[in-house]
Amino acid sequence: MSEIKTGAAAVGRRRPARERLLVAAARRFYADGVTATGIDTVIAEADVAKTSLYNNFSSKAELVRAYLDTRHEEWLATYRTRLEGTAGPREAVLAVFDTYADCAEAARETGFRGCGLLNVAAELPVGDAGRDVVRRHKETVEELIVGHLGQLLPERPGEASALGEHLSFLLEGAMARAGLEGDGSRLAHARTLAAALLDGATDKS
Amino acid sequence: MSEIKTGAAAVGRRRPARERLLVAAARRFYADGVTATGIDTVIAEADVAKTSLYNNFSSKAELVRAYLDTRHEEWLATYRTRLEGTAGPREAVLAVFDTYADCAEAARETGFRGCGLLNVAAELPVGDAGRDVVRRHKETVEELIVGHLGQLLPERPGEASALGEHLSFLLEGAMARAGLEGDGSRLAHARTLAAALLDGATDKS
DNA sequence: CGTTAAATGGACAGACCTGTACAGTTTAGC
DNA sequence: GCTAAACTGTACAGGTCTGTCCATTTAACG
Repeated sequence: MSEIKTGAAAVGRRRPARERLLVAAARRFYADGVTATGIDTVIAEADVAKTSLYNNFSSKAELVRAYLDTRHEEWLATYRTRLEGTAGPREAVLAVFDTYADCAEAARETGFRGCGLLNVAAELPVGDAGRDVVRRHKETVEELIVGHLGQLLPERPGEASALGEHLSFLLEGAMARAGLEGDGSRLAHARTLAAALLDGATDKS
Repeated sequence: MSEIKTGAAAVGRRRPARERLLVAAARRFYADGVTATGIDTVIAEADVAKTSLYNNFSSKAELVRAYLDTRHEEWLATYRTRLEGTAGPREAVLAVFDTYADCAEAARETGFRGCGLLNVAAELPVGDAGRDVVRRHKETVEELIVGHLGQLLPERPGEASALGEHLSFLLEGAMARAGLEGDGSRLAHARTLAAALLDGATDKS
């Protein structure tokens, strides 16, 4: 009878509580903020018993932590998809910008409100472990850009890291502004500015 | 015993409740976030009766709104001070970057955590009036930059607005990263990058 | 069928939240 | 000194918060 299980799972079987909780938490945490979202709201949206939450996560803080980790992994997955279609380091850098635009587009229907990771960090006090998760995420983004620039400017590593920081600031700032305005047009502008910077850097060589 | 009171008044008389509340709210809201900070915490830090809070503000939301307005005004005051010492539009643009660095420095002792306005916006749901206050604040910052660039590149208004957006992204992104890292070095980098962009733009003419 | 793991629903404790009420005290200006 | 305005301290109402507990039901699988 394992085929029933597999079949049901394939068609529309109820997903395990942990998964449902993470999906519900993602929606509520992103839309309303972590602190303003109560456990009861999350379990109601997940349609799950409170006991099931505390069987999967030892506390709300751990659920928040899982939310942060999940969003980081999702970002990486989106980025890898974007990267697949690229040819060369210049396009690979722009794929990072496109990944941000994808995030904005994904959040558009429910209400785009900027970077979910950064928004959580804004709620956490100095010293909270969650802030380090977000800091490392942003460092990863910058490192990915710098890595591609290393290929684009092989004989100028110093310029690659400086330009990488520049581009990551550009990207992060555009995301913040886009989040305030509720749409992704600022991110499109940033992509254009980034492309011009890339062309300028390669022209010089 | 009125001389004790008066003496204290002459030396450092107790400031009115509203003022004390705004100072206390600024500290707690910035350090711990708006939602995580209760009214009781604010009045305890302000050393003020709860009645005094509700005599000055009709609700916590109005206190938050006053906090946002105050921070915007403070930013403008810091900016004007920075602007005084400048000679020419190039330095005026960099004064905006210096203003951000001043904000980071001011928050350093208690724990720098990025832009106080943006952090509040990150807690507010889409449609909240507070988000518009922050959005307009950031637009003001960009417009100030664009205004200086209009003087720097008088015959190229289109370039001025594009470069202004670029610089404001750079600034905002650096602030976000600096907040995550807890110090202002990213802002110093952004200032350097901005100066290079300004030089590049004027060289072309 | 029987075992085991997962999930349920709801009650509960104890703390904290916002906002109100009220009676009394302090302060400033005339 | 008197009046009006500002402020105090505290108690309270009515919610909501996180986290625990427990008795029960459901589902998977040998």
